Amino acid sequence: MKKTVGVSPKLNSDLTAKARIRNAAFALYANYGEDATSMRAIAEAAGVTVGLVVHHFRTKDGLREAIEQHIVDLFFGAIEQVPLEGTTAEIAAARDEAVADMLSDNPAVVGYLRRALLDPMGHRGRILEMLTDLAAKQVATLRNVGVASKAHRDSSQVIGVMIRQLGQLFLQPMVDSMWNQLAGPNAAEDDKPLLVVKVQES
Amino acid sequence: MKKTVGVSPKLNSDLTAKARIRNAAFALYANYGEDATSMRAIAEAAGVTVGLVVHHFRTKDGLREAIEQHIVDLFFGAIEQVPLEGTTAEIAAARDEAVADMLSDNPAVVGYLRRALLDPMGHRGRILEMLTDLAAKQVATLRNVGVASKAHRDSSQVIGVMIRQLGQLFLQPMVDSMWNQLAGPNAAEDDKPLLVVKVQES
DNA sequence: ATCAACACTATACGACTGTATAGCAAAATA
DNA sequence: TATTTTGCTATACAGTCGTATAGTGTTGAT
Repeated sequence: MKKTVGVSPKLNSDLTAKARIRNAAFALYANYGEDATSMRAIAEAAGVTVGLVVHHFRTKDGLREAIEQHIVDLFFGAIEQVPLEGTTAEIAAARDEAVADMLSDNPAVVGYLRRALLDPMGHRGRILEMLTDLAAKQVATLRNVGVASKAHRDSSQVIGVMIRQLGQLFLQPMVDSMWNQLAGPNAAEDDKPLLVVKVQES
Repeated sequence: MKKTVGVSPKLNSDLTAKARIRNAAFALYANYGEDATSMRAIAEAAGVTVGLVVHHFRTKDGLREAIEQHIVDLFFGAIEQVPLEGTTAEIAAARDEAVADMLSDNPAVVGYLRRALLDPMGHRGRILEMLTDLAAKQVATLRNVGVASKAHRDSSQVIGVMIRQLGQLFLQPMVDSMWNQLAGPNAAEDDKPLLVVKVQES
């Protein structure tokens, strides 16, 4: 049984081969992890040969860099498009929502990040550093227009943004899995306990 | 540069070769992941040859089963040793503490579970199922002696126990990493924001 | 029309993977 | 003491890995 994973062929058929390869790799990495994904599997999923993957991205490291840059672009694009209007709290909320929308539009982002971030970090990709930088800039611009809430230190605020946006998504599959095992697969979905992840000023 | 990872040679030198192999694999899996760990690397870390690894565990799957059974034993041992005395709440608290102690004595457990549980779950090992069963029994025995708190449904309580005990450990490295990047490596350690993970009745 | 750049395929290479097999020495069993 | 079992090493095999190289056809500029 050969399964197509993640990307709709229809949506991808008019992309350049390079983008198709990146998307295929992205989806496979998110689902099975980079180690478990061979260049040949990526090539097949993208409908090309191994040689072309190498031609466009040189090495597997290069492929990962392209993917992680793509992820950063997605975050940036989501944040960028919300106008700087209203109170700081409103802007922050709108940004959180824009990111949440982007994440639900691109489930591979969540899958990839879940895998990448739980590594003893930095060993491989630099995606967390990049996203932390982005979140820091995000807080900085909020401080420029109007006055950012001084209730928290800057770095705490940055961490708060990231954890709020990602933490729940990482742990939710664990809760879902346990819920299925304990309550059975056809239990009332809305009885499922809600997961809360937050950071607290120490 | 060849580094020894996780296990103290002194503590392991008087173990059987089989246990040494399991421990070596356990530490390597926790640090680098199963995919990135070859049987030959395990053998070298345990001071034996590949053949012996196969002799004792047959396949790599067998090795993982042994490791996961070992993890379950560690959890069970921790819970088992707290006496059934005091109020239900006191017992529950004592159990949480015993588990916390076990986890800090065996950091590989946290590393291994972090990797195993955040995968699209069940694809490989059955460790989460086993631990959920254990937690369910844990709640059941509490219900037998005295009366368990009826404030929550059973399954919510089980999930609560697991998430409290593990959730924070999984996300903390992410917080630490961001904290280092933002505040610098030599910032006051106790300014670091505290991560809170909990489940809420819906 | 010519030539260079580009997108792409095909094949091959050495390294490494998990596992199978054969054999040796020590320990246990008889 | 003789024999089986056990713990262990050594070597080998077939497959897969990431990557290199050579070559084909197509596009675009001069």
